[in-house]
Amino acid sequence: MLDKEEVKNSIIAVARQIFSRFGFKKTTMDEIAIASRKGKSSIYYYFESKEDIFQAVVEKEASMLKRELQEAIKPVVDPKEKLKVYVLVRMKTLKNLANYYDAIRSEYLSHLDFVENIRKKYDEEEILMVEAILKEGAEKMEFNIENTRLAAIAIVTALKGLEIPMFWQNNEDSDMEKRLDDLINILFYGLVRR
Amino acid sequence: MLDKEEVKNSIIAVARQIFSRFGFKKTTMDEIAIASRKGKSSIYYYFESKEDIFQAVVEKEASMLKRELQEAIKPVVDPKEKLKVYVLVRMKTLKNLANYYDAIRSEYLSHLDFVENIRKKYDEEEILMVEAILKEGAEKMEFNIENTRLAAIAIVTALKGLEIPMFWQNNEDSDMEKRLDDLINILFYGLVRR
DNA sequence: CGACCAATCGACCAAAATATTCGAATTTTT
DNA sequence: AAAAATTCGAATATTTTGGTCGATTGGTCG
Repeated sequence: MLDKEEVKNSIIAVARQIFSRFGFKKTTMDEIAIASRKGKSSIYYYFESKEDIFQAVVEKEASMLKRELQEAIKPVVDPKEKLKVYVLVRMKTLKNLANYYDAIRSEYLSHLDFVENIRKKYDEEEILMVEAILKEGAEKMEFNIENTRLAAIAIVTALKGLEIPMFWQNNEDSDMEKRLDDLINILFYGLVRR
Repeated sequence: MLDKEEVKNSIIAVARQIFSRFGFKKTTMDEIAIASRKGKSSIYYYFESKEDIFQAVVEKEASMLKRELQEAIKPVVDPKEKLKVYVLVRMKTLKNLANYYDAIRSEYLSHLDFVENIRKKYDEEEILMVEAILKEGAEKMEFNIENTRLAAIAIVTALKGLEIPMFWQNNEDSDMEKRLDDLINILFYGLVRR
Protein backbone atom coordinates (compact mmCIF):
# COMPACT_ATOMS: atom_id res chain seq x y z
CA MET A 1 0.00 0.00 0.00
CA LEU A 2 1.50 3.23 1.17
CA ASP A 3 5.16 3.64 1.75
CA LYS A 4 6.14 4.08 5.37
CA GLU A 5 7.66 7.40 4.48
CA GLU A 6 4.40 8.55 2.95
CA VAL A 7 2.44 7.69 6.06
CA LYS A 8 4.98 9.56 8.10
CA ASN A 9 4.61 12.56 5.88
CA SER A 10 0.86 12.49 6.09
CA ILE A 11 1.08 12.44 9.86
CA ILE A 12 3.49 15.35 9.75
CA ALA A 13 1.08 17.26 7.56
CA VAL A 14 -1.77 16.65 9.94
CA ALA A 15 0.33 17.46 12.98
CA ARG A 16 1.54 20.64 11.36
CA GLN A 17 -1.97 21.98 11.18
CA ILE A 18 -2.74 21.20 14.79
CA PHE A 19 0.59 22.47 16.10
CA SER A 20 0.17 25.64 14.09
CA ARG A 21 -3.17 26.25 15.67
CA PHE A 22 -2.52 25.29 19.26
CA GLY A 23 1.20 25.27 19.72
CA PHE A 24 3.30 22.47 21.11
CA LYS A 25 1.93 22.15 24.59
CA LYS A 26 -1.75 22.39 23.83
CA THR A 27 -1.55 19.86 21.03
CA THR A 28 -2.23 16.33 22.21
CA MET A 29 -1.22 13.03 20.74
CA ASP A 30 -4.87 12.04 20.80
CA GLU A 31 -5.73 14.89 18.51
CA ILE A 32 -2.94 14.04 16.13
CA ALA A 33 -3.99 10.40 16.15
CA ILE A 34 -7.67 11.11 15.58
CA ALA A 35 -6.96 13.64 12.85
CA SER A 36 -4.67 11.11 11.21
CA ARG A 37 -7.35 8.43 11.50
CA LYS A 38 -5.02 6.21 13.39
CA GLY A 39 -4.86 4.67 16.79
CA LYS A 40 -2.68 6.59 19.18
CA SER A 41 -0.25 3.72 19.43
CA SER A 42 0.18 3.70 15.69
CA ILE A 43 1.55 7.20 15.85
CA TYR A 44 4.22 5.89 18.14
CA TYR A 45 5.04 3.30 15.54
CA TYR A 46 6.18 6.10 13.27
CA PHE A 47 7.51 8.58 15.78
CA GLU A 48 9.32 8.19 19.04
CA SER A 49 7.62 10.97 20.90
CA LYS A 50 5.61 14.13 20.64
CA GLU A 51 8.83 16.07 20.45
CA ASP A 52 9.89 13.87 17.60
CA ILE A 53 6.84 14.77 15.57
CA PHE A 54 7.24 18.40 16.39
CA GLN A 55 10.83 18.32 15.29
CA ALA A 56 9.82 16.77 11.99
CA VAL A 57 7.20 19.47 11.49
CA VAL A 58 9.58 22.29 12.25
CA GLU A 59 12.23 20.86 9.97
CA LYS A 60 9.83 20.49 7.11
CA GLU A 61 8.60 24.01 7.72
CA ALA A 62 12.10 25.40 7.57
CA SER A 63 13.08 23.50 4.47
CA MET A 64 9.91 24.55 2.70
CA LEU A 65 10.52 28.18 3.46
CA LYS A 66 14.06 27.81 2.23
CA ARG A 67 13.00 26.23 -1.02
CA GLU A 68 10.35 28.86 -1.57
CA LEU A 69 12.97 31.54 -1.18
CA GLN A 70 15.35 29.86 -3.57
CA GLU A 71 12.70 29.43 -6.23
CA ALA A 72 11.66 33.02 -5.85
CA ILE A 73 15.05 34.59 -6.32
CA LYS A 74 16.31 32.19 -8.96
CA PRO A 75 14.83 33.94 -12.03
CA VAL A 76 15.74 37.45 -10.87
CA VAL A 77 18.97 38.79 -12.33
CA ASP A 78 19.54 42.24 -10.91
CA PRO A 79 21.11 41.80 -7.46
CA LYS A 80 19.29 44.73 -5.93
CA GLU A 81 16.02 43.38 -7.21
CA LYS A 82 16.99 39.93 -6.03
CA LEU A 83 17.52 41.16 -2.51
CA LYS A 84 14.20 42.91 -2.65
CA VAL A 85 12.38 39.81 -3.81
CA TYR A 86 14.11 37.84 -1.12
CA VAL A 87 12.91 40.11 1.65
CA LEU A 88 9.47 40.34 0.15
CA VAL A 89 8.94 36.61 -0.14
CA ARG A 90 10.43 35.98 3.23
CA MET A 91 8.09 38.39 4.92
CA LYS A 92 5.08 37.21 3.00
CA THR A 93 5.66 33.59 3.81
CA LEU A 94 6.26 34.54 7.37
CA LYS A 95 2.99 36.36 7.46
CA ASN A 96 1.22 33.31 6.17
CA LEU A 97 2.85 31.23 8.82
CA ALA A 98 2.10 33.86 11.42
CA ASN A 99 -0.31 31.66 13.31
CA TYR A 100 2.24 28.95 13.49
CA TYR A 101 5.03 31.07 14.79
CA ASP A 102 2.63 32.89 17.01
CA ALA A 103 1.48 29.73 18.67
CA ILE A 104 5.04 28.56 19.03
CA ARG A 105 6.98 31.62 19.95
CA SER A 106 5.69 32.24 23.43
CA GLU A 107 6.05 28.69 24.65
CA TYR A 108 8.76 27.20 26.71
CA LEU A 109 10.44 25.83 23.65
CA SER A 110 13.75 26.90 25.03
CA HIS A 111 13.52 23.66 26.96
CA LEU A 112 13.57 21.79 23.70
CA ASP A 113 17.13 21.80 22.53
CA PHE A 114 16.45 20.71 19.00
CA VAL A 115 14.43 23.84 18.33
CA GLU A 116 17.49 25.91 19.03
CA ASN A 117 19.58 23.62 16.88
CA ILE A 118 17.26 23.81 13.92
CA ARG A 119 17.05 27.54 14.29
CA LYS A 120 20.79 27.90 14.33
CA LYS A 121 21.27 25.64 11.36
CA TYR A 122 18.58 27.44 9.46
CA ASP A 123 19.93 30.84 10.42
CA GLU A 124 23.29 29.84 9.03
CA GLU A 125 21.73 28.66 5.79
CA GLU A 126 19.80 31.86 5.47
CA ILE A 127 22.93 33.90 6.00
CA LEU A 128 24.60 31.95 3.23
CA MET A 129 21.70 32.62 0.88
CA VAL A 130 21.81 36.33 1.56
CA GLU A 131 25.56 36.39 1.33
CA ALA A 132 25.39 34.76 -2.09
CA ILE A 133 23.13 37.54 -3.28
CA LEU A 134 25.42 40.18 -1.84
CA LYS A 135 28.49 38.60 -3.38
CA GLU A 136 26.88 38.51 -6.75
CA GLY A 137 25.92 42.15 -6.33
CA ALA A 138 29.45 43.05 -5.34
CA GLU A 139 30.90 41.25 -8.33
CA LYS A 140 28.52 42.99 -10.67
CA MET A 141 29.62 46.24 -9.05
CA GLU A 142 26.06 46.87 -7.89
CA PHE A 143 26.75 46.66 -4.20
CA ASN A 144 29.48 48.45 -2.37
CA ILE A 145 30.40 45.90 0.28
CA GLU A 146 33.69 44.47 1.45
CA ASN A 147 32.68 42.00 4.08
CA THR A 148 29.72 40.23 2.55
CA ARG A 149 29.36 37.79 5.40
CA LEU A 150 29.10 40.50 8.00
CA ALA A 151 26.57 42.34 5.88
CA ALA A 152 24.56 39.16 5.40
CA ILE A 153 24.50 38.56 9.12
CA ALA A 154 23.37 42.10 9.72
CA ILE A 155 20.56 41.80 7.21
CA VAL A 156 19.35 38.45 8.46
CA THR A 157 19.45 39.68 12.02
CA ALA A 158 17.49 42.75 11.07
CA LEU A 159 14.89 40.63 9.30
CA LYS A 160 14.55 38.45 12.35
CA GLY A 161 14.03 41.49 14.47
CA LEU A 162 11.18 42.46 12.21
CA GLU A 163 9.37 39.21 12.74
CA ILE A 164 7.44 40.84 15.52
CA PRO A 165 3.82 40.22 14.67
CA MET A 166 2.70 43.72 15.56
CA PHE A 167 4.50 44.99 12.54
CA TRP A 168 2.44 42.88 10.19
CA GLN A 169 -0.91 42.50 11.81
CA ASN A 170 -4.01 44.36 10.75
CA ASN A 171 -2.69 45.32 7.37
CA GLU A 172 -3.74 44.75 3.83
CA ASP A 173 -1.41 42.95 1.49
CA SER A 174 -1.03 45.93 -0.81
CA ASP A 175 -0.18 48.08 2.12
CA MET A 176 2.43 45.57 3.13
CA GLU A 177 4.17 45.64 -0.20
CA LYS A 178 4.56 49.39 0.00
CA ARG A 179 5.86 49.16 3.51
CA LEU A 180 8.37 46.54 2.53
CA ASP A 181 9.62 48.85 -0.18
CA ASP A 182 10.27 51.54 2.38
CA LEU A 183 11.87 49.03 4.67
CA ILE A 184 14.24 47.83 2.02
CA ASN A 185 15.25 51.38 1.20
CA ILE A 186 15.93 52.09 4.81
CA LEU A 187 17.91 48.93 5.31
CA PHE A 188 19.96 48.80 2.18
CA TYR A 189 20.23 52.26 0.76
CA GLY A 190 23.75 52.62 1.96
CA LEU A 191 24.79 49.46 0.18
CA VAL A 192 23.78 50.51 -3.27
CA ARG A 193 26.42 52.02 -5.47
CA ARG A 194 25.10 55.27 -6.90
CA MET B 1 -8.88 52.01 43.35
CA LEU B 2 -10.84 49.93 40.92
CA ASP B 3 -14.37 48.86 41.53
CA LYS B 4 -14.82 45.16 42.08
CA GLU B 5 -17.12 45.03 39.11
CA GLU B 6 -14.46 46.62 36.95
CA VAL B 7 -11.89 44.05 37.93
CA LYS B 8 -14.40 41.33 37.14
CA ASN B 9 -15.01 42.83 33.75
CA SER B 10 -11.34 43.09 33.01
CA ILE B 11 -10.91 39.44 33.85
CA ILE B 12 -13.84 38.60 31.61
CA ALA B 13 -12.25 40.57 28.80
CA VAL B 14 -8.97 38.74 29.20
CA ALA B 15 -10.67 35.37 29.48
CA ARG B 16 -12.73 36.09 26.40
CA GLN B 17 -9.62 36.41 24.31
CA ILE B 18 -8.11 33.19 25.55
CA PHE B 19 -11.34 31.22 25.33
CA SER B 20 -11.92 32.52 21.84
CA ARG B 21 -8.56 31.31 20.77
CA PHE B 22 -8.31 27.97 22.51
CA GLY B 23 -11.83 27.01 23.46
CA PHE B 24 -13.07 26.01 26.85
CA LYS B 25 -11.06 22.90 27.49
CA LYS B 26 -7.68 24.09 26.35
CA THR B 27 -7.89 27.30 28.31
CA THR B 28 -6.39 27.02 31.76
CA MET B 29 -7.02 29.03 34.88
CA ASP B 30 -3.30 29.67 35.09
CA GLU B 31 -3.35 31.34 31.73
CA ILE B 32 -6.28 33.50 32.64
CA ALA B 33 -4.58 34.44 35.88
CA ILE B 34 -1.25 35.27 34.28
CA ALA B 35 -2.86 37.25 31.49
CA SER B 36 -4.88 39.13 34.09
CA ARG B 37 -1.73 39.78 36.10
CA LYS B 38 -3.23 38.16 39.12
CA GLY B 39 -2.54 35.18 41.27
CA LYS B 40 -4.68 32.18 40.43
CA SER B 41 -6.35 32.35 43.80
CA SER B 42 -7.35 35.92 43.11
CA ILE B 43 -9.31 34.78 40.10
CA TYR B 44 -11.24 32.51 42.40
CA TYR B 45 -11.93 35.49 44.58
CA TYR B 46 -14.00 36.92 41.72
CA PHE B 47 -15.33 33.77 40.12
CA GLU B 48 -16.46 30.47 41.53
CA SER B 49 -15.06 28.26 38.82
CA LYS B 50 -13.80 28.03 35.29
CA GLU B 51 -17.32 27.40 34.14
CA ASP B 52 -18.39 30.53 35.95
CA ILE B 53 -15.96 32.66 34.00
CA PHE B 54 -16.92 31.01 30.78
CA GLN B 55 -20.56 31.63 31.47
CA ALA B 56 -19.86 35.30 32.09
CA VAL B 57 -17.95 35.50 28.83
CA VAL B 58 -20.68 33.82 26.82
CA GLU B 59 -23.35 35.99 28.36
CA LYS B 60 -21.46 39.17 27.58
CA GLU B 61 -20.86 37.91 24.08
CA ALA B 62 -24.53 37.24 23.54
CA SER B 63 -25.68 40.55 24.96
CA MET B 64 -23.15 42.42 22.86
CA LEU B 65 -24.33 40.76 19.69
CA LYS B 66 -27.90 41.55 20.64
CA ARG B 67 -27.16 45.20 21.25
CA GLU B 68 -25.23 45.47 18.02
CA LEU B 69 -28.20 44.12 16.15
CA GLN B 70 -30.61 46.48 17.83
CA GLU B 71 -28.45 49.50 17.10
CA ALA B 72 -28.10 48.46 13.51
CA ILE B 73 -31.78 48.07 12.70
CA LYS B 74 -33.00 50.99 14.78
CA PRO B 75 -32.46 53.75 12.16
CA VAL B 76 -33.83 51.70 9.26
CA VAL B 77 -37.48 52.35 8.45
CA ASP B 78 -38.44 50.10 5.56
CA PRO B 79 -39.23 46.66 7.01
CA LYS B 80 -37.79 44.74 4.10
CA GLU B 81 -34.61 46.74 4.37
CA LYS B 82 -34.64 46.27 8.12
CA LEU B 83 -34.74 42.53 7.77
CA LYS B 84 -31.92 42.70 5.31
CA VAL B 85 -29.78 44.80 7.61
CA TYR B 86 -30.57 42.44 10.42
CA VAL B 87 -29.34 39.41 8.54
CA LEU B 88 -26.33 41.26 7.20
CA VAL B 89 -25.16 42.50 10.57
CA ARG B 90 -25.84 39.19 12.19
CA MET B 91 -23.75 37.33 9.68
CA LYS B 92 -20.96 39.87 9.73
CA THR B 93 -20.68 39.85 13.47
CA LEU B 94 -20.80 36.13 13.42
CA LYS B 95 -17.98 36.04 10.95
CA ASN B 96 -15.89 38.22 13.20
CA LEU B 97 -16.63 35.93 16.06
CA ALA B 98 -16.02 32.92 13.88
CA ASN B 99 -12.87 31.90 15.68
CA TYR B 100 -14.67 32.07 18.93
CA TYR B 101 -17.59 29.94 17.90
CA ASP B 102 -15.26 27.68 16.03
CA ALA B 103 -13.19 26.98 19.06
CA ILE B 104 -16.31 26.44 21.10
CA ARG B 105 -18.61 24.58 18.81
CA SER B 106 -16.85 21.27 18.55
CA GLU B 107 -16.28 20.84 22.24
CA TYR B 108 -18.25 18.82 24.66
CA LEU B 109 -20.13 21.89 25.78
CA SER B 110 -23.30 19.88 25.73
CA HIS B 111 -22.12 18.76 29.13
CA LEU B 112 -22.40 22.30 30.39
CA ASP B 113 -26.06 22.92 31.02
CA PHE B 114 -25.82 26.66 31.23
CA VAL B 115 -24.61 26.90 27.66
CA GLU B 116 -27.85 25.34 26.53
CA ASN B 117 -29.80 27.66 28.78
CA ILE B 118 -28.12 30.78 27.48
CA ARG B 119 -28.57 29.58 23.96
CA LYS B 120 -32.26 28.96 24.50
CA LYS B 121 -32.81 32.28 26.18
CA TYR B 122 -30.89 34.05 23.46
CA ASP B 123 -32.69 32.17 20.72
CA GLU B 124 -35.98 33.28 22.16
CA GLU B 125 -34.85 36.89 22.29
CA GLU B 126 -33.66 36.73 18.73
CA ILE B 127 -36.97 35.30 17.61
CA LEU B 128 -38.72 38.19 19.30
CA MET B 129 -36.48 40.69 17.54
CA VAL B 130 -37.19 39.18 14.16
CA GLU B 131 -40.87 38.85 14.92
CA ALA B 132 -41.01 42.55 15.76
CA ILE B 133 -39.59 43.35 12.36
CA LEU B 134 -42.04 41.05 10.65
CA LYS B 135 -45.00 42.45 12.56
CA GLU B 136 -44.04 45.96 11.60
CA GLY B 137 -43.74 44.84 8.00
CA ALA B 138 -47.13 43.17 8.15
CA GLU B 139 -48.74 46.26 9.60
CA LYS B 140 -47.24 48.45 6.94
CA MET B 141 -48.60 45.96 4.38
CA GLU B 142 -45.07 45.21 3.22
CA PHE B 143 -45.00 41.61 4.29
CA ASN B 144 -47.61 39.05 3.58
CA ILE B 145 -47.53 36.96 6.74
CA GLU B 146 -50.22 35.70 9.05
CA ASN B 147 -48.28 33.88 11.73
CA THR B 148 -45.37 36.19 12.42
CA ARG B 149 -44.03 34.05 15.24
CA LEU B 150 -43.83 30.96 13.10
CA ALA B 151 -42.12 32.93 10.36
CA ALA B 152 -39.67 34.40 12.83
CA ILE B 153 -38.81 30.97 14.13
CA ALA B 154 -38.28 29.73 10.61
CA ILE B 155 -35.99 32.62 9.77
CA VAL B 156 -33.94 32.36 12.93
CA THR B 157 -33.62 28.62 12.49
CA ALA B 158 -32.50 29.11 8.94
CA LEU B 159 -29.91 31.66 10.01
CA LYS B 160 -28.60 29.30 12.63
CA GLY B 161 -28.31 26.60 10.04
CA LEU B 162 -26.17 28.93 8.01
CA GLU B 163 -23.70 29.42 10.79
CA ILE B 164 -21.65 26.61 9.33
CA PRO B 165 -18.20 28.05 8.89
CA MET B 166 -17.68 26.51 5.46
CA PHE B 167 -20.17 28.91 4.08
CA TRP B 168 -18.18 31.90 5.17
CA GLN B 169 -14.61 30.81 5.08
CA ASN B 170 -12.16 31.79 2.40
CA ASN B 171 -14.23 34.65 1.10
CA GLU B 172 -13.73 38.34 0.67
CA ASP B 173 -16.01 40.74 2.45
CA SER B 174 -17.38 42.23 -0.74
CA ASP B 175 -18.14 38.77 -2.01
CA MET B 176 -19.97 38.07 1.20
CA GLU B 177 -22.27 41.05 0.86
CA LYS B 178 -23.35 39.91 -2.56
CA ARG B 179 -23.91 36.42 -1.33
CA LEU B 180 -26.00 37.68 1.54
CA ASP B 181 -28.18 39.56 -0.91
CA ASP B 182 -28.86 36.37 -2.79
CA LEU B 183 -29.49 34.57 0.41
CA ILE B 184 -32.03 37.08 1.57
CA ASN B 185 -33.85 36.89 -1.73
CA ILE B 186 -33.99 33.15 -1.53
CA LEU B 187 -35.16 33.14 2.05
CA PHE B 188 -37.72 35.89 2.00
CA TYR B 189 -38.89 36.38 -1.52
CA GLY B 190 -42.12 34.63 -0.81
CA LEU B 191 -42.88 36.96 2.05
CA VAL B 192 -42.77 40.18 0.14
CA ARG B 193 -46.02 41.54 -1.16
CA ARG B 194 -45.66 42.28 -4.86
C1' DC C 1 -1.93 53.52 66.08
C1' DG C 2 -4.50 49.14 65.61
C1' DA C 3 -8.61 46.57 64.64
C1' DC C 4 -11.13 45.45 60.63
C1' DC C 5 -12.14 44.30 55.95
C1' DA C 6 -11.06 43.64 51.10
C1' DA C 7 -7.92 41.78 48.02
C1' DT C 8 -3.90 39.05 46.83
C1' DC C 9 -1.07 35.22 46.55
C1' DG C 10 2.15 30.97 47.18
C1' DA C 11 2.02 26.41 48.27
C1' DC C 12 -0.53 22.44 48.19
C1' DC C 13 -3.77 18.53 46.77
C1' DA C 14 -6.77 15.32 44.54
C1' DA C 15 -8.56 14.52 40.28
C1' DA C 16 -8.25 14.63 35.46
C1' DA C 17 -5.65 14.69 31.32
C1' DT C 18 -1.94 13.09 28.73
C1' DA C 19 2.31 10.88 26.91
C1' DT C 20 4.07 6.60 26.45
C1' DT C 21 4.28 1.42 26.74
C1' DC C 22 2.89 -3.38 25.96
C1' DG C 23 1.01 -7.22 24.09
C1' DA C 24 -2.18 -9.00 21.27
C1' DA C 25 -4.75 -8.75 16.93
C1' DT C 26 -4.80 -7.82 12.11
C1' DT C 27 -3.02 -7.12 7.73
C1' DT C 28 0.57 -7.46 4.26
C1' DT C 29 4.51 -9.55 2.31
C1' DT C 30 7.34 -13.36 1.34
C1' DA D 1 1.36 -20.35 6.08
C1' DA D 2 5.26 -18.35 8.27
C1' DA D 3 7.30 -13.97 8.93
C1' DA D 4 7.18 -9.24 9.01
C1' DA D 5 4.87 -4.96 9.15
C1' DT D 6 1.21 -2.30 10.93
C1' DT D 7 -2.66 -1.25 13.93
C1' DC D 8 -4.90 -0.60 18.15
C1' DG D 9 -7.18 -1.19 22.98
C1' DA D 10 -6.05 -1.18 27.38
C1' DA D 11 -2.88 -0.26 31.06
C1' DT D 12 0.70 2.64 33.17
C1' DA D 13 3.49 6.50 34.41
C1' DT D 14 3.83 11.25 34.49
C1' DT D 15 2.15 15.97 34.15
C1' DT D 16 -1.19 19.23 34.25
C1' DT D 17 -4.73 21.62 36.22
C1' DG D 18 -8.97 23.07 38.70
C1' DG D 19 -9.70 24.28 43.02
C1' DT D 20 -8.58 25.08 48.32
C1' DC D 21 -6.31 27.06 52.54
C1' DG D 22 -3.92 29.85 55.40
C1' DA D 23 -1.07 33.57 55.52
C1' DT D 24 0.01 38.21 53.96
C1' DT D 25 -0.59 42.71 52.25
C1' DG D 26 -2.68 47.11 52.03
C1' DG D 27 -6.06 50.29 52.67
C1' DT D 28 -9.79 52.44 55.79
C1' DC D 29 -11.90 54.14 59.67
C1' DG D 30 -12.43 55.06 64.56
